[in-house]
Amino acid sequence: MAENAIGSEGLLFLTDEQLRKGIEAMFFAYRGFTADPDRILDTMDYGRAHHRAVHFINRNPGLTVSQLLAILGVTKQSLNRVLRTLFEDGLVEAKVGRTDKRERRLHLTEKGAALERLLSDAQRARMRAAYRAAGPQAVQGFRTVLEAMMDPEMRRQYQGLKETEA
Amino acid sequence: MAENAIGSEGLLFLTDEQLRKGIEAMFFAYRGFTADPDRILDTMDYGRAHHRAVHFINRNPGLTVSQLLAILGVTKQSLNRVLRTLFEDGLVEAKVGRTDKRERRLHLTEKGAALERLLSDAQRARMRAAYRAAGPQAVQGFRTVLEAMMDPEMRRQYQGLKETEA
DNA sequence: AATTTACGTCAGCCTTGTTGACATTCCAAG
DNA sequence: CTTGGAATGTCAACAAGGCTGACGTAAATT
Repeated sequence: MAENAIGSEGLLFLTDEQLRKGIEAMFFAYRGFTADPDRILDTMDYGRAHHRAVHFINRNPGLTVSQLLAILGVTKQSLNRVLRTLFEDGLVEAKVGRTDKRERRLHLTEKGAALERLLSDAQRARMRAAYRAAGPQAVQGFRTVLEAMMDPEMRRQYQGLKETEA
Repeated sequence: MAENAIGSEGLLFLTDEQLRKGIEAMFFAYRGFTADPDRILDTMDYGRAHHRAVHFINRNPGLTVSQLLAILGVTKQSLNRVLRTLFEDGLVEAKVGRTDKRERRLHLTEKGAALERLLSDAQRARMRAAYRAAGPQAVQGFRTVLEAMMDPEMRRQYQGLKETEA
């Protein structure tokens, strides 16, 4: 057996075909990843954008609009359209910042938390099934590769937001 | 140390927090995943939808419109808008099916293949960097989890299209 | 007092998805 | 040989969720 693709460093996994397979895996898996919450959202007047906002507000209660903006990577006009409906529907509330009164610190209401739970239960169920099927070793690798795939800035967001005022 | 989260099966990786981290990893990583091709596409008159079409036509030369439809999971009207511009710009050509003349078998032109290469070089570069940083073990796990996350139907698409007429 | 920051808003545009309706061509089965 | 269904395209209308640009206000900072 020649050492064509494998080479001396055992780099079979860097083959063009391997990389393309990885690309397609991301594509198809992301579809599965969003499928369950999307189905739920479709029955309401919300979309994936609302889900994202609710998710990150839940994960970082009290974050400011600009922090959320940075996480989501969209324009404030785009985010505002979403936030407005969440306010109007009483899913999210904003508290004026203690130290800086210009800031609006975002929190889920009980109603908002309920929606978050509904969506994230669905999404976590699939995640859990995938994790269980793949095993802890694979999960470790999964997280490692995903992390390496992020933009450095996003990796920082992922690894933990700066301390947020409660 | 209590056996709260870990339990008897060593299921630390199925913790709520672990699952949520996985969800966020998918979100941030997918952004990185699409960032480079997106930047290129923005300089042209194309979007992510064109990229997807070109990618899968390249990977499965001679596939039919309905096959592509099934892979992409969009409506024919949506796909057609994209395909039309690709035809007009001479990136894709359709050959009438040999056995079934209703079918249009899709192929990239040289120009189309050039675009595909441009986009996929960028995307693969990031993939390669992530793979290299994570190592073969992690890559294996990455693929395993992603595969488990797909809808069964999509998993079939992923694992290989049915035999396509050349 | 002047500037900058955080946030909101109006207006308009683009891409990419959706439904629904309808036409054509062709295969396949009765 | 006719007929139903499959494969494809097309017109129209609409929605979600991005974007840019411009403008306004309140509060912090210098």
